[in-house]
Amino acid sequence: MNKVRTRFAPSPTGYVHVGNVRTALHSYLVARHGKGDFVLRIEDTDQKRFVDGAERVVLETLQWLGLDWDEGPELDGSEKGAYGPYHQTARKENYLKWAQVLIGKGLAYADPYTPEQVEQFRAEAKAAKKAFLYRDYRPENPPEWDGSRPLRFKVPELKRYEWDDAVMGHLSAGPEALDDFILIKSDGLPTYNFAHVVDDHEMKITHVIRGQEYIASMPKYLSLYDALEFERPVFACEAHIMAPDGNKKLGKRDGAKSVTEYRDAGYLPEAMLNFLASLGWNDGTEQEIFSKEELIEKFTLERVQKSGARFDEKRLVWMNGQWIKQLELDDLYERVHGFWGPAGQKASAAGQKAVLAVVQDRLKTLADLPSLTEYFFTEPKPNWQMVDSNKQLSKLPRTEHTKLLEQATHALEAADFNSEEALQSALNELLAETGQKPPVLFGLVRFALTWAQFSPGLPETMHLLGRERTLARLQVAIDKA
RNA sequence: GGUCCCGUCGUCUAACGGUUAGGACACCAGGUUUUCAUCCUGGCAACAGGGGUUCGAUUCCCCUCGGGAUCACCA
Repeated sequence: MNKVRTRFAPSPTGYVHVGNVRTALHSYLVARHGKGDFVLRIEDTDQKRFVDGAERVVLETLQWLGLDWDEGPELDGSEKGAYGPYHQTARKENYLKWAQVLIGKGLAYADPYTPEQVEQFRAEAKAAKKAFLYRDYRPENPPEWDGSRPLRFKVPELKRYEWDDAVMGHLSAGPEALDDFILIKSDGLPTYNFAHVVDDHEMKITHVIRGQEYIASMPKYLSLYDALEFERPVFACEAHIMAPDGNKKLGKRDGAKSVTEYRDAGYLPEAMLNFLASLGWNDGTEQEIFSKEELIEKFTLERVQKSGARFDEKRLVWMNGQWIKQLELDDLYERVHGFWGPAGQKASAAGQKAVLAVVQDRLKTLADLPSLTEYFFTEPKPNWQMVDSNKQLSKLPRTEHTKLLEQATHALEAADFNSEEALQSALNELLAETGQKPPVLFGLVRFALTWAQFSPGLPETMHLLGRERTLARLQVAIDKA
């Protein structure tokens, strides 16, 4: 049995969106599960669509997610990386070599037509309501290939191809799917169709995992494998992630976000990984939360769903909250760097951690941090409108509000602010003293201290604020009533 | 249009001929002496339709319908 080797082979044409990443994740998991290698290959043969900096984004994305690779583009130019180079543009000679093999076998020929002529053929076929097949126009005496024209593959045999797909199962397609496709473009670079077959073979890739858009091309690849006498790897075509609404493939237009956008929006890589992995996959149990290590142990292509799954952002949010909740405080502290509000970011590490501990359960994304914490670091502006629009509190006159706050001030002056229990009992005594119901009294004090729609519990809040600031805020609230 | 793939709650899914069709997200209701969140309890909700095969079909086969992919000198 050969060592498992999988690859992720993106083209540097833009940002990496979540659908691509799921495929990368699956390739990664198969490699790690089989104690094999995960290879990163940059498919940069399309010069027109090349986007500067896109490759860096790919690397960054994978690094952020923790999908470490064993061989990749950074090895180019060094002696490491036994199967490099890992940029296709640097592998031109390899493709030319195999192209010559095909020419030698009479299975490749120069395309004598201009693009306009081919377009003409296509139009004719369409007019005749027939599927266009280049092989119907195959030239009888093609010129010798000098590299200035496209080199086409000559399908050796028109037959039905059958193959096994690790996700889709047994598949087959008739000869209609076979045609003479271009191996080498007139710019001298190979097409994806040719390049990936050569590369996968030379790089000893054992599992080719990609999106289902490649199913239709499988017969072409298979005939190429046969012509080149390459052994077939394990193939896996998986369904696409669908847009949240509608049934279309998740794409740029549907608001598909790049992975880095999710990072910037405060999602944890663990949550992203967990979510992507469990989209269209489960281990057969009722487990929902999986760490990367668990995924490596449990993931198999056989359990990947055949149908497309929708990208349900609400589930992602939930999962992110789950992951945030189970983080160690120090870990969380490290990760929220950059997410604090203007006042929070200036606070001491100890101050930040104390606040984090209290809001951790409330965080769905790290980006929620400022709205949940700013009032701990800067004095909130009294907004009695909040009190007046409160169902319970609006029943009381303003004089009663201030009277209650004064009583609260009095009761708390003597309290021990180092103990949440002590604060709670002071509050309880106040409750008895004023004869108010908890929603009224506690609600009012909570507003006076935070002027926020939501906040942690009162004792926690007061403990964090300390005696001085608690009393000061009560006083400000009374003054501005 | 040709070729190919898919079809269980609103969403993600479990089930590999016999279950009150299970779980999770979302939603709704209640609980945890204030709010929000967490947490707990309960609720709502699905086998696309029609034929077969079988003692018995969500499960196997066929058809219909529905959805998707692909038909480039893009990957």
